[in-house]
Amino acid sequence: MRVTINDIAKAANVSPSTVSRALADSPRISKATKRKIFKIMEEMNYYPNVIARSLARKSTNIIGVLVMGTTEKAFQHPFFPEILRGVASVAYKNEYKILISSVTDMDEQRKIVNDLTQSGITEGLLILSSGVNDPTIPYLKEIQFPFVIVGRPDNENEVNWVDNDNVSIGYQMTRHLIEVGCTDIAFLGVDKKFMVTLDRLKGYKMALKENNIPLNEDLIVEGKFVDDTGYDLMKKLLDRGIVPSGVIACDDLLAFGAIKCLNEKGLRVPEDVAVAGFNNVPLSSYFTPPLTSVDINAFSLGAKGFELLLNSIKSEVKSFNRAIIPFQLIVRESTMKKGS
Amino acid sequence: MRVTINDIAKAANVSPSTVSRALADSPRISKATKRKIFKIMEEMNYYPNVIARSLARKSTNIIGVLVMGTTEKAFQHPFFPEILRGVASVAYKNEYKILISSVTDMDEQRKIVNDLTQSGITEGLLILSSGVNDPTIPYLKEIQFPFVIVGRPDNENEVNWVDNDNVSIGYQMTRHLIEVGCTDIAFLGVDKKFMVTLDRLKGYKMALKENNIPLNEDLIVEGKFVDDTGYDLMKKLLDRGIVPSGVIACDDLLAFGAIKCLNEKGLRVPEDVAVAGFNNVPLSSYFTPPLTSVDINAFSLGAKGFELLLNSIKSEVKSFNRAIIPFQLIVRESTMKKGS
DNA sequence: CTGAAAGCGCTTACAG
DNA sequence: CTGAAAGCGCTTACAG
Repeated sequence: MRVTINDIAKAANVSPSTVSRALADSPRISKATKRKIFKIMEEMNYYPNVIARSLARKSTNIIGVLVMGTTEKAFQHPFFPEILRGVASVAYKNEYKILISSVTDMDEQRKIVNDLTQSGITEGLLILSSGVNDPTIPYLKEIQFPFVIVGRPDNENEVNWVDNDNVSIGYQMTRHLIEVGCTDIAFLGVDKKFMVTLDRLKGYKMALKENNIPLNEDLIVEGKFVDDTGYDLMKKLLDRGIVPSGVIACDDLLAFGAIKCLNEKGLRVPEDVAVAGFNNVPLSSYFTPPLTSVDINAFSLGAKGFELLLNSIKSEVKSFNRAIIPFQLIVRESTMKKGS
Repeated sequence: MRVTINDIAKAANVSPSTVSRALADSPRISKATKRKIFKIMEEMNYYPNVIARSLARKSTNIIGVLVMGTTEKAFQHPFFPEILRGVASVAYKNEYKILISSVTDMDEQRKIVNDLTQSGITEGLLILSSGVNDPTIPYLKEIQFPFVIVGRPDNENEVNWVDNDNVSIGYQMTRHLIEVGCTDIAFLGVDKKFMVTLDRLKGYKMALKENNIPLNEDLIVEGKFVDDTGYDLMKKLLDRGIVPSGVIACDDLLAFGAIKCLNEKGLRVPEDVAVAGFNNVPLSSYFTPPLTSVDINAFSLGAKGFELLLNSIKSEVKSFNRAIIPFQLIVRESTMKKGS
């Protein structure tokens, strides 16, 4: 039924070995033979079977992408597809394929990781999640399976990872708000389970210190990182009688909610309160007011992540690599106070 | 190095065939033998190699998901990941894996489709894109490769597909706007390349006709389906001196832009102009004003899409199946005119 | 209930 | 420059 290397061999009057070598463009096969073989392949509409090839070569050219916590809204965040695009782009160039698995709970995660690492289908894993204390990480290290984390993990010197410098991101944004005249700056959406929010908070504190602004813990509001609770977080603050002059939300989606809440209380953005987000979602520039944010270059995060993974797969000498992707502060109306 | 079925066979003093059968839980193997074999597998930490299994069984349990037009913003739309979640959910239950490919241009698409269909890795294809006149479709039909399209294709009776009833969606939304007192209703974002927008427009026209409202072509504005041009489309209309009492945008993201434009011109939503979108993105409920939209149940689109594909792969007798996923009209403030 | 053997479609030392 | 043979790690008729 399906034409195999043996069919081609017969038709070309050569051995299967020779066909295989022609396919691999081995220098040991004469040009003439190659030409003949390729012509026949064309005629007979031959395509190599990658499964058979994988078995023989003991290499599948497939990596797995693991998306954690898909029951939460995280997976719906615009930067996830963007990361995936980056991964796909470099993977394609390197003739790698991408197996994607989304995981809801820890139990499922254990099963899927086990499957992906033991069944021989996948050569390495790209993990999209910077959850603190993920038990998968020590497991992967133990079995020495190549993997890269997108997002800074807690044990940053013992794994491969790629991320932005989120401390710097938090710092820059806070400094920006200080520069436009804010002193009491709220920080919304810290989630202890996500390094990224902790890092951004760290940068926030650094900037305050550097500018001799006393830290007010009341201005820091915990919450889910990516969720529709920006409104609630802001409300919590206002209900306590606190009206900050600036607000930094850990994600644009949170910032949108916060702005809505401020508006309802009759507070104008940016005149009364300057508001900024992070991650620069597509809508941010079209929001009212256009939202100051940080472009994290999600595409590059994915692209670089794949590169690191490929390195880890191919490299003889094991090492732990990291990559820091640059970001851009994007100032828009939502933080443009008069006089600044 | 890696433990194989032969290692287990030796350790258990049986033949590889028996181990294989135990693995498949064949009734032809005694309970006692199975127990012994499983115990040894446990001890030796054995996992079957799915590549070898795939080759022997001639079946990989892998499907491909093809995402078209990833250079456009489409891929970043929140409903794509949601569809993927639906696919993954059912695939997981059926022990299928998902290979994902995103495609930018037609040239790349041809290569990837060719690869996915000929290399033997993938048993069927799920195509995310309802682009009109996609050359891939006739090709897949010709080679009789199982596939399902998410989105109604032009040749709807000759392929498997799953979609909402977009005519009905357009109709219901328009009727809703008419009910709240709108008569001159603009329709933004028709893109002839996407069936979904054409269908929604069709429903719009049906509703007008049914209510004896004359069709005004000037109110229909073409544009990219999913893009940040809602502002521009609305502006185009207003610049022509047209101020509709209602606006339907082909996507929530477009509606956000349209609202912004209206606001800048001093028009209030919904008091002066009622505005509605489609697809119910996460932000819609938190927008100011909360946006009337339609929940298309993207998760179900993906889940059902996989079911159809699995059917197509397994079924002896070939047929063309379709599935229509229900939707929900979600009325929010943006269309709540006074008195309605 | 179990085994020996052939086969899935390739690749690759080994030999010439 | 080319081929015969073994092997990748499974499954599955065939035979008993």
